[in-house]
Amino acid sequence: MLANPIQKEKIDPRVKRTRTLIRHAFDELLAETSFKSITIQSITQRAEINRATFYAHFPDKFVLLQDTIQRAFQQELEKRTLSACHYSDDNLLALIITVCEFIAQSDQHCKTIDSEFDMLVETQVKNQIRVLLEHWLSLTGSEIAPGIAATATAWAIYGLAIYWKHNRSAAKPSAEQFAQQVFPLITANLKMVQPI
Amino acid sequence: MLANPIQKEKIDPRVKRTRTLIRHAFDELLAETSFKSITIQSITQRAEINRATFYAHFPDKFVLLQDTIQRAFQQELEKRTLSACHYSDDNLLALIITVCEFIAQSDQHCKTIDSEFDMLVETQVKNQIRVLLEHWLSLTGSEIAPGIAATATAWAIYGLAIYWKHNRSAAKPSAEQFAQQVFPLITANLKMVQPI
DNA sequence: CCCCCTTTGTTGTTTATCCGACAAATGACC
DNA sequence: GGTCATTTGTCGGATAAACAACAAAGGGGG
Repeated sequence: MLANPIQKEKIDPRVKRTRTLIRHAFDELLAETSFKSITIQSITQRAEINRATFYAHFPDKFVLLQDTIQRAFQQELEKRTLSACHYSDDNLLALIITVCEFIAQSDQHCKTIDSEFDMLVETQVKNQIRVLLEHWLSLTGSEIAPGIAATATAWAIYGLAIYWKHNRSAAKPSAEQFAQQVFPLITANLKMVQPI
Repeated sequence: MLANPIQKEKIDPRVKRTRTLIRHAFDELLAETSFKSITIQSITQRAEINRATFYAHFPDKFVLLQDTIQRAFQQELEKRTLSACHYSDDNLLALIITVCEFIAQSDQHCKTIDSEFDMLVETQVKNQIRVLLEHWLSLTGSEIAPGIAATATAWAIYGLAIYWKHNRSAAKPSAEQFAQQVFPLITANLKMVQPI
């Protein structure tokens, strides 16, 4: 079930195929209808796989959504080579921009008016931000627990990104502009554990 | 092996998937390299299936090519609704045009300088033309064996199409013009069994 | 409320695909 | 010609996926 965090071993082509089919069908459906109205049946039907096979890979559609978000956000991070780098002001700025644009793009791609869906996305993305920040902080060897700072910062970044998405119709700052504007606020969270 | 001529029964999604993967990989390779240099290994590798699985569907790459040609030509016929209709002058004219354009297009699509390949295409297409003509003739209830006339006509049509492909650089007649030009010759073959 | 229909997980069995291995055939190069 | 590497068919055992069936849980509409 759900390959290891680091999938180094060769994977059976059959499971690779099946998972790709499931994910592709799910992506299509997300663009067409709301998450709430997507059924396991509709996914497996679209993917042209047996319904029982779905359960061999995902326990339910919620985990599938988590997995989808996870991969999509990870891809955005890797596109900007943020997933495996150290901390720097530029990288933090890029991270903020990434979150803003990811939220904007997923909002535009998905046909969903569904608070449950939004909640799942939020939880998943915040968690990934936290993990990344924790990784950055752990490399600095700070004496204060990185978990605290990473959590606070992750929440702050996501909250600001949401704020930007809702209010951009008024002032219309670009993601870059907004990120630079809020940058001091964010670094404040990290300064506690990140001496100059 | 190779579904029945009329595949009415439900087909296992797995075999449908596998065959699609094989055909798609083969199409790609045909566009990239010569038929001669395509190996079973390269096909299964591209298709991301096991090599042994290939043999569960096709005995060798020659049969796969036959199948590919068969389907491609059949699709061209259906595009012009010729595959399941009766004989008429218009339909015969359309058939000639179809053959010309099919040869031209396959020549342009495939990176092959291979007489063996050309021979297989020729055999397969001529045979399909013959079958279609035989079907048309059988519907007329003529007393003369349709096999003779259909065979002769099929060879004539294919030969003329090849002639057109080689010589079109000189006079440059369109397939339609050429078809109308040779139409009397072709009907001459059929007139024996097709009283006015 | 009950009824009807759909969806959901789950199970046992069958089937297609994977995988490694093998000998034989082929082809390139010396 | 001989050697070496690659490809080819083919096999037996392992595993993923298909399939049919089931009880249980929603989810409207009368």
